[in-house]
Amino acid sequence: MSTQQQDQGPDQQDQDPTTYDVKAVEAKWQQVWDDLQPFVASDEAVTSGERPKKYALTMFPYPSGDLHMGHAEVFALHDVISRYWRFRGFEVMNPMGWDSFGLPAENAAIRNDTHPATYTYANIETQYDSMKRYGVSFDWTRRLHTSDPEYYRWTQWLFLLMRERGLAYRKNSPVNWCPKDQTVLANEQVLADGTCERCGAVVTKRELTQWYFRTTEYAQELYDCLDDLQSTWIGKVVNAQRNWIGRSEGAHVDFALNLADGSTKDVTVFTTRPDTLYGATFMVVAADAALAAEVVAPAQADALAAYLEEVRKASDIDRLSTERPKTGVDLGITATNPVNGEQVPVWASDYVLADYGTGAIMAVPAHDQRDLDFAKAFDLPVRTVVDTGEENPEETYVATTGDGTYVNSGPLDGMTDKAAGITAMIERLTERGTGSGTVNFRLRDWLLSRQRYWGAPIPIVHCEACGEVPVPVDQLPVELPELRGSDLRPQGTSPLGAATEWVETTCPTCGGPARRDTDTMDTFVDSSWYFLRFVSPHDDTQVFDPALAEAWGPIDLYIGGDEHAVLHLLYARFFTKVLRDAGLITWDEPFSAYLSQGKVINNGRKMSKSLGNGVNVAEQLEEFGVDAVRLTLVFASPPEDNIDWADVSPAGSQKFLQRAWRLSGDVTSEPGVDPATGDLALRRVTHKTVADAEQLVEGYRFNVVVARTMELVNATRKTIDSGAGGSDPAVREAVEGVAQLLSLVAPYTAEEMWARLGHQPCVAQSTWLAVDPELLVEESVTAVLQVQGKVRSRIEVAPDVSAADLEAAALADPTLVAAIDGRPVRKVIVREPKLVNVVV
RNA sequence: GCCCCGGUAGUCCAAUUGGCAGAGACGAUGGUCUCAAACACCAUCCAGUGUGGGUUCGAGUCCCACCCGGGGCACCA
Repeated sequence: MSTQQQDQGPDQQDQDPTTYDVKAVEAKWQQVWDDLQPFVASDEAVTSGERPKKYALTMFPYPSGDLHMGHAEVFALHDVISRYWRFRGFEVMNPMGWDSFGLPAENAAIRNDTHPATYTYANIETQYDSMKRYGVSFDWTRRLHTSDPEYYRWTQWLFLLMRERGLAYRKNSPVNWCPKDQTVLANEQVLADGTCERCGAVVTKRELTQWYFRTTEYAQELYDCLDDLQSTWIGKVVNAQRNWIGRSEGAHVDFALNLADGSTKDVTVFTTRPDTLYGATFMVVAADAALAAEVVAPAQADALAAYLEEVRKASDIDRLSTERPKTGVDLGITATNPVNGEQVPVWASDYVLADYGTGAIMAVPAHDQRDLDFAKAFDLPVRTVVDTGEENPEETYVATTGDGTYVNSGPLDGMTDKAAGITAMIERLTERGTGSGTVNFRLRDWLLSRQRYWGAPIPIVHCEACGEVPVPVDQLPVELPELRGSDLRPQGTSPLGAATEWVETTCPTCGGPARRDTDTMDTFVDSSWYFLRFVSPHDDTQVFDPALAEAWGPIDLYIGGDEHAVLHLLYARFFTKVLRDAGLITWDEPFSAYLSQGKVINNGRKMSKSLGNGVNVAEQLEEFGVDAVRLTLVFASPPEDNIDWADVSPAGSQKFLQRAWRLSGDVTSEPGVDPATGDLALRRVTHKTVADAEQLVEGYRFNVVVARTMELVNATRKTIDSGAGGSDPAVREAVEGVAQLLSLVAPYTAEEMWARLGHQPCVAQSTWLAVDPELLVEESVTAVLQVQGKVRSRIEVAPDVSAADLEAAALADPTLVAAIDGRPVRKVIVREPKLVNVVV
């Protein structure tokens, strides 16, 4: 491709020498970038070893309307590191695409009697144009949309892979159900007050057969690997994932239930406090678990059914309240405590969850507040087995959970250490075969079925003769039938069910009549592997090219919003581990580093239509220009902090950019002039600034990089105006440095400066200023002289001054001597070359 | 209740391994320029680091307790 460009030399700046035309500059450079394609990532450069790789990724957007401030921020931040890596000699892959399946398109289609694709692809084009204008260094040759059949073909392929590996299965379970709209709702569609976002009806639960991915299979590894991510992921996200996975160590303990018909049945409970087993005075099973109905004594069966009815009616809001009084029903049977043979009553209650642990607990009211509350409500016995020195829980109604001396606990009596007590009890249970140490997780399997149209169809055919049959790989993709408008209206089943011709098919195995699965996949499935598709987005023979995945992966820095801190990142990690075990990739984690950007708010509040405080990106770009908006967002705060638009000044950014640009007009030396003969002081500033900027960018401290660039601009201005003037070679070096640093944040201004300095486009492909280590050494440094830790004087010394010389020089300093004031010197602390502290 | 992160000028934010609290900006005030204004430029202004202890020659930085703000989990046994 030719690098001769039309006319972006220094020749056409003949209008106003103090400002440049922002709009004209934007249009001009978009064209140049389109022609030069400086941001296309070369597979060849990486696979041949010609250049080391970096894979930079920012979360791809959902195409709802145009870009908003959050996108503007994340793209600006992300571009700093992408462009920096390119400068430092890496082959950078920086792809972008759209997470384009999802509900808003479907709702819009119902409203406007159109096809969801109409809304989706129109928005994508709008966003694409905005991104181009925004000047982000994306490699557009790798663009993808998850709603394209060429993409979701492979999403379906991955579903089948999961199923083959035993990681996708169907089960019956309760889901959110809107009784008015007759439809299943995703969790996100249920408002905080438990009502339907569409019609306001109170959402209830309904039993449906749904597809799940077995995420729990990887719970332990997903948890353990967080240790490795601790130092390179932002802390709160690691913390959120830990809490979400919720690992807890404890024990399984087997109790024998003595049923009404005289038989016994073994039931296992999970507990984190096996050491309090002697204090178990009753057992509780989840009221809605199958076990409760199975073991209840006939005399109590009606009571249980009535209770269950009540529980089902309770909405999630009630259930969520921890202040709610305990309720339950006696099952009329007993359980045998495996360590002391004691018979304890068995109750059912909704405070025990059916889908956590084993759905049954041993209740130790003395040392667990929930059990104590239940015991008090139903007048059940309380037995203290750990004497913590606190008052008796039976009287205070306050359970004691700390360390103490074991009592009434058989072999544990007299022990004082909780950890030792737990270990001892687990050993004892294991010996007797009535229990064992175990680890339990809060994480549940991933429910991925959606009774929705605009998603990837689940590639399964249901055949009366053969059962669940996977669609053969060569028949993928299972494409969506053409539905639009009112066809998509929720009717109690997936809209796909109404597409009779599509649903009715033949069984791939026996050829008999069969029906397609009518559910679509959660859109989180689409986004759990898109980062892999980017390595070979046009490959129509495989899900992705393993060799290219090996060459590009894993992602060196991923940036996104906090709202995906748990689900998306966890699902992507899960997919990665499955694909590794399937032999398609070799790495364990997809994102080597993760940074989350804060929110852009306005006047202390989240931007929203109802508050009327939204800030429109397009308007801001129109008023201040792309560079000023980007600069504002990067400079405002550290990346992860929120930015209050009321606190920042895009007008100030614009002023700074013009000031920086003006420097380029003052440079009168020719490109290639040797800077060595230039002003030494300015050269020092330039090299120090670039050296520091390297450290700062690599530490993601982008706001400080901008501040340091401002300093360099100020120093250069001063040198031109009051010293060496625009012909000094050091001035050229400084301004070129400014252009390069600025190009990380304000690419249009930087390109314009670079051209004005007499260079060919583009600055993004220029050679980064090589820092001269000799220029980083100061001629002299200021040593601080302290007495009792308080600064009393300062002297100039050589940077390599010895400790002895510095001490001597300090003690000879008259100001310091005066400060010592004749007091005896007890000790002198010397930290050459910067500090001397005299202790008197 | 448990777990993370943070608290520095009027505002947003800086401050290598503990070593001069201020780099950068916003804002305000005054000035130069101008018929005037805007722009630009110059100058000035403002905190002792949430509170209380501790360690140290020396603490914004390390330790303990507490207060405030933000986030995650939560009847998860």
